Amino acid sequence: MTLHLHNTMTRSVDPFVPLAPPTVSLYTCGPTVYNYAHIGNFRTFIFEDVLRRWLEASGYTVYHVMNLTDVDDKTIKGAAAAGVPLHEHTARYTEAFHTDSAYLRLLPAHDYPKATEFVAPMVALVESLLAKAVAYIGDDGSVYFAIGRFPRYGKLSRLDTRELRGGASGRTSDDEYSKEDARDFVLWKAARPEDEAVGAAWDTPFGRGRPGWHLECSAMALDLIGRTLGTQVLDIHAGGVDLIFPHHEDEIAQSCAHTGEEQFARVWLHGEFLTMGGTKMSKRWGNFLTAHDLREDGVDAGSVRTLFATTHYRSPADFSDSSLDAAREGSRRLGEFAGRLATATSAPTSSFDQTAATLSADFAKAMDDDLNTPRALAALFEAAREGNRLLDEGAGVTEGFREAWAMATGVLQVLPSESGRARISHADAPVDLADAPPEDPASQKAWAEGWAARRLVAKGARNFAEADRIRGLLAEAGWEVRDGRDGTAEVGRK
RNA sequence: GGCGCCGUAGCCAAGUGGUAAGGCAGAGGUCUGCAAAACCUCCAUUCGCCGGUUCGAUCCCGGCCGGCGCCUCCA
Repeated sequence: MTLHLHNTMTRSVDPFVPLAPPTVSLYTCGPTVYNYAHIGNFRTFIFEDVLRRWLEASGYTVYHVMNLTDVDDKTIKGAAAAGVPLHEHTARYTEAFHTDSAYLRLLPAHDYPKATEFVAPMVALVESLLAKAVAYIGDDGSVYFAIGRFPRYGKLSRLDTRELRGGASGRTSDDEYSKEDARDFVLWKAARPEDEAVGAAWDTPFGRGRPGWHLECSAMALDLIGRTLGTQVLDIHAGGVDLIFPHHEDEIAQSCAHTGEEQFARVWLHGEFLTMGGTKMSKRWGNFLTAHDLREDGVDAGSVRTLFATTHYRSPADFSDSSLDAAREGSRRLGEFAGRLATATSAPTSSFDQTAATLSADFAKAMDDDLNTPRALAALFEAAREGNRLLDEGAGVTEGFREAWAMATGVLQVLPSESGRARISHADAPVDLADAPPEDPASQKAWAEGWAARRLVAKGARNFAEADRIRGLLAEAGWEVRDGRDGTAEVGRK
């Protein structure tokens, strides 16, 4: 089986065939940097990261672009409220986004184009559309795209089978008199005093103003793949389901009207929402949590990635403390096995080879089937269970198994971060040790290891009361000891 | 109103026209001084409800009930 992906354009799971293998161009709609991105945003970014890692594991060379929207209504409003220039406001959240991305183990994109740094290609795109007469300058000085002159408009979102909401709606309100058709969308917005105040206005042949949101992605994507790959069609364009209409629909109209190509992207992928309390996570309703919050709460990225891998990307998922707890426990178990694997002796073992083959095959089959991460994760759990069983029997691990395990865990990134567990023996026991843990976090580890060693001494003397007292002491401070079979023990954070 | 998605064990969640993956929680067991970890066993005759098609439906069709999303520059 080869990779199959669900294409929103065809509404079916089709074989994935890039334009020029092994190269794959991947464009993902990034954040608007006006605030911290919430974990709903990151659910989409993580799904895209898994896609990218699986493409690379499958032998493709991926050119990944993620745009950063740093000029729009929200960023301008935010800058004005903070009383700083636009770029100063967006720089802060751009940095935060990169920090959060690294925390959640997102592979960095090859390019992070910022809208404000691609004004020239945007202006060129608008001029091209004006020259082709699919765009026009409205009475208000803004430039609009005339969807009536682009017959294919609405194909992605199946507009032809839909009907606009009757009665008074935002799309037909009377303040849009400057458009030829109520459904035309803006390409370039004429400058307003609010825009000028924060430095969000540029001079162009068709008037001073700023880019519309949809224009940004088309111009940046076309400019970058044109210069980097010499193409005008993306292999994959991905984003959240809410971008299907109007954002991606508009991108197609602008891009194809300009390039003359049949399609703007060969495959359109859309990730479902993360809900909280059953409804869509959004800043508007206040039911959201940022990646920044999770990190401050000490939530491990492996738990978050396990949680997201549990649900298919095209199904809505609900975020809750209990679902995160369950994911953390699963991630811990996988990590426990990974730890055993790291110290296990190597030896050719047919049963391990067989387990490796099963893992590789099941994992690939699941991932090739439109990134079925729940099934891929199940394959990982089954391999861990079987692997633990074989290690309990004293089997040696094969290189093939280590490779299969590294590949699968590498794609999903579900393992816990460094556990910090240390192996100690009774010989490490210090003479003097305070009952209470030190205030200084840096010396707490030494304290815990010291007590764990002293517990081994007590245990060796069959002084179980003292051994249990020490275990209680450590437990109270948040440490756990586990006895090994050879008279040593491990200590680590619970 | 239009378009679309979903309803599977206590919880989360895959899946197939032929009789239900995996995870968490729970119960029993092996190991251990006791634990922990790990492993073994058990845990949905049943997939919102009602009809229909079929030899056979959780999976196909119709209806109903319930939840959600888009149609507002929201991932």
